[in-house]
Amino acid sequence: MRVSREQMAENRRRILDAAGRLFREKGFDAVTVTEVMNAAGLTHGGFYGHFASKDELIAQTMAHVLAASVAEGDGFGVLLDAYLSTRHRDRAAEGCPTAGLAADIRHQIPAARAAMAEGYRAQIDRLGAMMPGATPQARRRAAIGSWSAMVGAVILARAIDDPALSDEVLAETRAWIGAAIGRSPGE
Amino acid sequence: MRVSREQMAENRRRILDAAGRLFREKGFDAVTVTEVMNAAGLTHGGFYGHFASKDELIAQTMAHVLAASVAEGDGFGVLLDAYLSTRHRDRAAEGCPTAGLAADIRHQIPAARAAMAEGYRAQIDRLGAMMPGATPQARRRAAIGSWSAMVGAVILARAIDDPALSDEVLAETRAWIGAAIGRSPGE
DNA sequence: TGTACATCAGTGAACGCGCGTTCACTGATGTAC
DNA sequence: TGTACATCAGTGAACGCGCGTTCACTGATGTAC
Repeated sequence: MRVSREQMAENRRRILDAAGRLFREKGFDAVTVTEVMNAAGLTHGGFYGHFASKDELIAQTMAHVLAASVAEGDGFGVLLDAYLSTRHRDRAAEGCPTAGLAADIRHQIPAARAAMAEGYRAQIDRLGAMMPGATPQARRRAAIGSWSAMVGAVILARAIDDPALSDEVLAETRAWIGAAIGRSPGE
Repeated sequence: MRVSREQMAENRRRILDAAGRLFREKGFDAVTVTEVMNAAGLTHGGFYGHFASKDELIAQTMAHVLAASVAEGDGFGVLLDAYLSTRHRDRAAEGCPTAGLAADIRHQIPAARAAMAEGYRAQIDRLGAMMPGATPQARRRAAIGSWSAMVGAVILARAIDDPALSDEVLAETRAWIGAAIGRSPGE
């Protein structure tokens, strides 16, 4: 049953959205093509009309989902609190694709890894613009350092099977980054 | 062909060592039971004499490998340089199990997650003891914050498919942590 | 504008393959005498 | 200490199952007149 061109374009978008959510929640390997297609309201057979392989889906999903996850413009403090929140930790499917997928991307095809590098560059530029600091180099260093800590803290908080300790990872990393940034506006 | 009790104990150790290396290099899902057994110099059929399932292997490997990875006692600066080095980034199989497996542990059985939490606790205690800072709370905060940044930076550096950018992530995070720690010895 | 036909997006059964796991067997180990 | 036998760690063929992928088919869409 053929569908209209607009419907097909929307189906493709729905596949990428569904894949983005599922991959962030479970990782690339644990999600099946059938699962993605069903989540998009389709059946598995139609998949290869949209993508040449699951690897290509992964690469295109990375580009799709990294482009969509633009940091809010409310300033670094607001972003930091939202990022290192229990809500973000507990809702990986809707959360930051870097925190959800960075470790998993290591063994994917070059196109997927390139999308990750591009997303990283954009994120550091955005964070750098929010940072205090006298020179562009100082702002860039603060962006890279605090982004490492933010991503690391969310990954660790999600890995730890003890609610109190997991909460502590988020809260203490948040406080530590805040102090490191706030305390050194001139560096 | 039966083997001696000592040989069996050594075989078990070899299986856990091989699993530790392979899991860190490729992730839990991408490594097969056969691959682990062959790396340990055995055949796949004997696996279930040592472990009830692959899930149990994962849990026991986590405990094994986290117990083995004790931070060196050379002080935090030396540890920081070694951890955020290109060598560590490029040799995941022999590297920090937290950086290699934290993201992957999220969907494993409770015993594996518990081993991760225990390893984290031990690591924070060790790092806290190396930190400057007037109070135990300040040292603990510095340990949690810098550990988040170290783990995050290695994961990001491994994910990024651009050598110069990847090197920069390591170098800038290293400089940023060093400044954050060194600059606030009294906090 | 209406009709006739070619196109092709989506369907669902089927495929080959590799995985975790099982099991009958082997032969060296450990033990009872 | 030496011998006879029971034990059991390891082997490798075989199993089901679920995965990514293929393909003949369907029927609505898009187009030519």
